[in-house]
Amino acid sequence: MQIATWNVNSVRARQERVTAFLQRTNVDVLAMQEIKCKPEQFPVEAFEAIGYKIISHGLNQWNGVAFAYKQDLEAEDIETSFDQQPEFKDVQEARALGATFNGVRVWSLYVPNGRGLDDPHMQYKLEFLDRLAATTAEQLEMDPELEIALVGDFNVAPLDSDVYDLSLFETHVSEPERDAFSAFEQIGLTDKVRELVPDIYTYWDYKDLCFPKNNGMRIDFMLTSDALTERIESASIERDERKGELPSDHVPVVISLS
DNA sequence: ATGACTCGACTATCGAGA
Repeated sequence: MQIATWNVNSVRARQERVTAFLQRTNVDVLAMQEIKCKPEQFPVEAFEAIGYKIISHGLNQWNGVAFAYKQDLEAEDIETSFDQQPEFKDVQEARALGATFNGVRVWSLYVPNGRGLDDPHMQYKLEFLDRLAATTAEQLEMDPELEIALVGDFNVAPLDSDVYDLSLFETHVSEPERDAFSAFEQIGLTDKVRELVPDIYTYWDYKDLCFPKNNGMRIDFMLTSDALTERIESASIERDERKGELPSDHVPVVISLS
């Protein structure tokens, strides 16, 4: 089974590229972020036409998360938020979607952008990461053999080498953000993609020729519990998806399971 | 070339992205 994650930056604008990606790679489950639409606006028919079903969670033109999965799979125990997922200004945004495929619990996650070190969104971001780690830890304590994958746009660059010029960044690289990210490793999750595919970015800003200059960031991750990490046979970061017509500013990350 | 932001709200500009 192959699982992928991709911040598509509008699924309606990216419909052709996303369906072409699924046809090319034949991944079984694609977790998407920033779909930027409500469920009734999602181009479901285009995915059904190539043999995929859709679950989506979107409230408006902001954020939004979804799964495309092969039509012969079942999506079980669907959740549109995790336990005690924080709100921003009394709104629980569409930033998390959980579903179980063939016994693998997958969460499609779009972690809030902190915007600035002193911006209220930074506290929101840190709480989001803290609560996600805490609830995942509780689940793994109850059953250490669970196969869990937390995948998506974490909006954190854990290593200095995950940004092209550290001096240009305040957010994404700050100590509180990196501490919040490292909590996932402390509760037993592993970034196996890092080991298999080092030194490749997952995001390049549209501005200032960032992609031709390779001025990128590594902020999209697939974190797996031990039982699932053991099943990862290979991984890829689909850098070529940043090329060509109407690309997202992020590229897909893919794992292949035994 | 991988090339100088893009998206979706709305119709002219703006919030948001990171």
